[in-house]
Amino acid sequence: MARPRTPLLSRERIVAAALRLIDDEGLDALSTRRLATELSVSGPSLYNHFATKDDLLDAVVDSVIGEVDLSMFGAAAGAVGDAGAAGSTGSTGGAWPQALRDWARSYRAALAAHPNIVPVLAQGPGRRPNALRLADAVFGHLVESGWPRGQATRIGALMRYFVTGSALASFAAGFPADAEVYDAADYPHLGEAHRLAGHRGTVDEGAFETGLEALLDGLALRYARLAERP
Amino acid sequence: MARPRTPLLSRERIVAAALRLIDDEGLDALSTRRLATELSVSGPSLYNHFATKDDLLDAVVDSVIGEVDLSMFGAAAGAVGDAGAAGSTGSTGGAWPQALRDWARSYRAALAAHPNIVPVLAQGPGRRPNALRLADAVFGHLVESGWPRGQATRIGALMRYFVTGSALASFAAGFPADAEVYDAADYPHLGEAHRLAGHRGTVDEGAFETGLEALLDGLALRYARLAERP
DNA sequence: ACCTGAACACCGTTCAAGT
DNA sequence: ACCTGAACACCGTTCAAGT
Repeated sequence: MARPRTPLLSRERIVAAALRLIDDEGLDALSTRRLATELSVSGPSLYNHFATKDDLLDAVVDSVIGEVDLSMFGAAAGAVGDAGAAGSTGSTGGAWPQALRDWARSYRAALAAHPNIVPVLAQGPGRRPNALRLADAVFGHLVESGWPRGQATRIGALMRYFVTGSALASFAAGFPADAEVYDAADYPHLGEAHRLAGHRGTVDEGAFETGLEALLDGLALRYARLAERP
Repeated sequence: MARPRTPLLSRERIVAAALRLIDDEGLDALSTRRLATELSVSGPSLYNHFATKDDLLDAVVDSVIGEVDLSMFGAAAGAVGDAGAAGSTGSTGGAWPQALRDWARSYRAALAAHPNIVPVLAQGPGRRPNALRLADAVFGHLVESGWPRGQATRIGALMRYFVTGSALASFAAGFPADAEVYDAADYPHLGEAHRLAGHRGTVDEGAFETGLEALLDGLALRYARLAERP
């Protein structure tokens, strides 16, 4: 068979299969030949839909970012000259911590569902539309909440540091469950570390929530100082 | 030539060359054949010193972690039953935020010097001695400063999230310097984003410092609450 | 336009052979 | 013990050929 009447592949089908492969077997398991086999086509077929493997990865990454909820940024993310906010900084100012909290949780959930692709995604938005939309929404909301532009940039960055770091890999699962690893002579305080992996979910969730609330508290202190000396 | 009188390779030489290659050309550029060429030997020679490529990567990662300063954790990291601290939690309690600050800066500096290897390193300590020593020192210091063990674990985790996230990739450099990318219709607040890459160093440094201080402030609030209700 | 097989320059790793 | 070349089963990508 050469060209079929209805195409065997589509960008969507390829992206979905690639993400599944990455999730199940890791980034290294994604080869164009393996992916093609998974899709019951020959290797070079993929090049009718993506110029390179990197282009394909970009599409996979942006599909993951597209899962992040941005609705909490409301008017700030959508049309600019909207009803309530209207230029002034005072009225909606109090809402930013809750918006940031909701967004961070959704952001982390989307990434943590696909940890193997986080290293790619962490390289920045590049030219990927969903990633740029996300950056735009966060920055816009912070500025319209009264944060100076320079501070808003830094907050967008530091939130991304924290969220990507937390989704990149499980902290708890990084400690071998084998108790023999933790020789008391070398690591006097890690006597219980072999239990961490077993509590993977709660440890990582607890660390994320503690860090998120600590960050928001720390930022609220700085926000209050903005009003004091304008 | 088969076996030379003095070995051509050593683990140290291989690790150093591998790290240089990763730094200069990225993780994908590290192939055993390419690395062997760089070291003027044939590909399979490396297998006399490392069982697999993953083993070699482990050694590279641990050499990077070995650069992190842990001296601020002082007695807590070294011998346990030392002079001053002596079991009680009150006296040295106030020192933990400064120790955490100094450590986080050294940790980030060590990782940010080799961003291309951070994804590997973020998988956790595994069985790498320097990574386990680091985890031991942080956890031990927090516990001896009066933090409950569960909280100390979470703080170790969240600090690692933040530091690895900040070292994984430059936030600023992730935004293309090409102004055409930021169509005002799609991204109304990113009109200046094309300048970010040019201020890479200051943006990332500022975001890291802001996030670090916010985290420490937030944690200090929680530490104060520990004393209130014991 | 969209698929195929053949081909090119790569990979990680094993293994027998050399000293 | 430590290096080599040959070999195996893989890669990403190009390209001419098919419909």
